[in-house]
Amino acid sequence: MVRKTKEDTQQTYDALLDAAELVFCEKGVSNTTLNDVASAAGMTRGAIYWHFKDKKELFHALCDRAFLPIEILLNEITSTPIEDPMAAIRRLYVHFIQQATGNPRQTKVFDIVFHRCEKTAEMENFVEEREGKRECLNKVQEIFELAVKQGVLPADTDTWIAVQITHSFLIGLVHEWLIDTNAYDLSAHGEAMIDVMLAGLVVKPPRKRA
Amino acid sequence: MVRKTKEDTQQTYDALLDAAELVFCEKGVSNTTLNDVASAAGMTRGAIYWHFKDKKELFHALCDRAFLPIEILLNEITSTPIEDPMAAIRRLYVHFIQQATGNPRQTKVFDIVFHRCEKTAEMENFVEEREGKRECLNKVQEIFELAVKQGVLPADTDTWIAVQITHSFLIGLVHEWLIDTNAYDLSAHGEAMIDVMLAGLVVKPPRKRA
DNA sequence: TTATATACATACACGAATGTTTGTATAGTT
DNA sequence: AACTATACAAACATTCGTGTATGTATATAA
Repeated sequence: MVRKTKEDTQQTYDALLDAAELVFCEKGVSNTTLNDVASAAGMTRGAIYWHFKDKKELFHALCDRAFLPIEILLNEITSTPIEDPMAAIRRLYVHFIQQATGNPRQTKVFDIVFHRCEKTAEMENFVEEREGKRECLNKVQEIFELAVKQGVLPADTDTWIAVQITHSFLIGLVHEWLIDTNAYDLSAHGEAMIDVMLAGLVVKPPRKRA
Repeated sequence: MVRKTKEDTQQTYDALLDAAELVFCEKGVSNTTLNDVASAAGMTRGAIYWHFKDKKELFHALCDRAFLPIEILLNEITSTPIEDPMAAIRRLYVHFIQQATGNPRQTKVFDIVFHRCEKTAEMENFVEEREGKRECLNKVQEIFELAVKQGVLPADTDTWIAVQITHSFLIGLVHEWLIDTNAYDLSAHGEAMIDVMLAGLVVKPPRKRA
């Protein structure tokens, strides 16, 4: 029986993305067949080829659906006036950790992006890396610049390096936790771990002109 | 013309690994054919199937050749008596950064492991993850325990979380730097960035019983 | 010196995944 | 009510990579 209403169509579209999330996590992106995805969604490859051009486009849609809410949050934080820069960064990073550990969809997609896919020129995961990430880092840097102006950080603070420190730490946390989610409870210790990082930044900030 | 001496054999063996490093970096592991590797080494697939069982074993040999010196260093550090624990950890991590940024082979292999391969049950990259990594983390934790005994860190320090913090930070640094090695000079700023991390650990160490 | 194991190259057979084409039932449209 | 576009399913052909089997030249051993 063929589905036809708009709602049904959207339903199978979502089902395909959900199925792709699951199977990609289990078998890895390049190791999963489009047939694997289709059958996991209770469909055939015909449904996939109707909604997506190929596996690359399916993967891209998967990332977009997952990363959109995060970019929205960043825009929310950076669009409203910031009184306490370090608190704003802390709030942003804590939220990121909570999403990565608490939201099953985010957990899966981060797992896929970090461990179950290969970043190659053709796969152009760099699309969202290049645009979204760079923009995100720049906004965080502006917050650090604000902290410098408020005197929370010294005037010669290398804010770009500060951004790299915090960002790398955040990525590393989720990256390593996903390898073995039983190694420790990131959801419970995440805030304290971020506080260690931020404390280090205040006590021994990276300086310009090495 | 067929090669035969022991040295020639070892030479083609190394050439195959070198070629695999290059091609894996460029095209991703699962996207590269064994023919790609062979022709990049000036050989045919026959040479690969003689030295290795399949692509998995080739990949495994690749990782072993790259990670062996790192494990050796860790053993050197942990085997000699430690007078200054934090300095020992700093030395270990600084060396890691220098290798990842300065040694082209290490750079390539880290790039492959972080971005150009998929960790799946079949690929069992978890072999070296599970054994070597866990062992490494345990040794670092022992150094942190030593720091607690010396009073550098408070008695209720959660050393396991401390290990996760430093390890995740280190991985995140290299992981993100490899995405765009032109974003900043990790080789130049690495030490200062590690110092920020360690300073945070001393000032605001993670405590047990949250 | 002959024999054998080595170190590959070459050729072949097979399966598997992909992209495409065709079929088809139904929801809208007129 | 007839028609058309939609939303898939099913069947097809083709390519591509793998694993293996075979060939072969040389080093080494006997």
